[in-house]
Amino acid sequence: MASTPAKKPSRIQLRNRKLILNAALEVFSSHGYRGATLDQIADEAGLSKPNILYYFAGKEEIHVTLLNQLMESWLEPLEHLNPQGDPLEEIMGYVHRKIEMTREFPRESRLFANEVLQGAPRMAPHLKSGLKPLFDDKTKLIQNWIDQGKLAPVDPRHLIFSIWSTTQHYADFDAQVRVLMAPETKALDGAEAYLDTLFRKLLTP
Amino acid sequence: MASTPAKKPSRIQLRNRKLILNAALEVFSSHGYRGATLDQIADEAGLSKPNILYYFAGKEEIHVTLLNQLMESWLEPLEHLNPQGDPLEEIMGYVHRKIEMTREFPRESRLFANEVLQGAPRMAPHLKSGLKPLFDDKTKLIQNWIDQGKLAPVDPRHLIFSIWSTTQHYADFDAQVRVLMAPETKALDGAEAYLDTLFRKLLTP
DNA sequence: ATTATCTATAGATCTATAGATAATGC
DNA sequence: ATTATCTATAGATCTATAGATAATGC
Repeated sequence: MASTPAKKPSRIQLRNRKLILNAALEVFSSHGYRGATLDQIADEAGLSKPNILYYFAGKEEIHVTLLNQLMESWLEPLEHLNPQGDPLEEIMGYVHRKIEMTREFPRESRLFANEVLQGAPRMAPHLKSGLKPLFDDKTKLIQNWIDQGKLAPVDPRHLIFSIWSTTQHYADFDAQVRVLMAPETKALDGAEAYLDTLFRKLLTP
Repeated sequence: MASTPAKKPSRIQLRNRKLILNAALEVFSSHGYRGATLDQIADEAGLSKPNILYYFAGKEEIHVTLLNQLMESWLEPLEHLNPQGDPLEEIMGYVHRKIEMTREFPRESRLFANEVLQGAPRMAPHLKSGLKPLFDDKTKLIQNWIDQGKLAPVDPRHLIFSIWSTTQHYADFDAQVRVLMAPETKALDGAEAYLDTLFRKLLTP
């Protein structure tokens, strides 16, 4: 289907779409898809509810737009694993980038977690088409490094899962982390040192 | 407040409350609190919607009942950390119990994740009163072991977070794990071996 | 007698649209 | 002229209750 020759969006279009997406990220990430309402999004964006629907065809379209944007920035750090680099430092670099993303984009992490937790109803196709090939590619790369004796032997797939889970935990389970750690503590700073040790010990041949 | 001298529940009471709670666990864990409807729960339980409300005062009471039950079984494995035991084996035992719980009770894990992810609105008091003291107790125990040179020096709080996150990941992000691993693969079997190595290497002094 | 279940529906909440009005850009 | 916004409300979905009927336990 040929898409209609879309006019370039006005300045107001750009501004309001951005306002809406930012508000929706806030609301969807903290209440999940069903828990979020257009009223909350409109309120957070400072626009009226019908006005929200002037910019997006519906609640679902807003959500899907967010998920699409998210996927790109989610894949990016993994893509940077460089076959030419030093294996251990490449992976440690990835760990630190993931921590940095948890620090910078906790809402995105929770949006993603909400979606996957509930069976990825709107994201499964993206996972298959976008994430899976990259995952296969990078696990092969890691396996090569292992076969060359440059990393301790581990299952690369579980290695990646454990990097994801340990780093994202601080965003996704923030409510729990806050209860358990003293409030003034910068949980992520301690986590960064801890996780550096954890993965370095695991992978040093 | 003195509770009314509750009559002992009939056999049907017991059976139907169990049916409802089991159905609700299924529905809440896969759609979150707001995403779940009484219709779905009634359907899953094989009872009519008004009948559900004959046994529970409302949707929220069902949810809270589940969370309360959950908290107990969630604390239990951590309580078993035995100060008299061998430190490394005590912690590795805990890791394996957590994996076993992920295998046996993935819905409970997702129910908990949904709740915490959305800010623990109904569970925060329980976390403070139930989990926090236990967490403080066990982190102190682990710190003692470290101080005695029986474990490698790590921050016990982050150690526990990483045990939780890596094990629960396979239940909470199951939709993603399924996309990334070959469908016949028993992800958790591989995970168990991997995580055993991970934490053993980290903690061996 | 008491407990359990059913039908019917009230009332609240939400998404989305209709249709009129205001603001903006050639 | 076109784009953006507003008021009012339709229509769907959900939680919860009222009130009648059926099943069960002394």
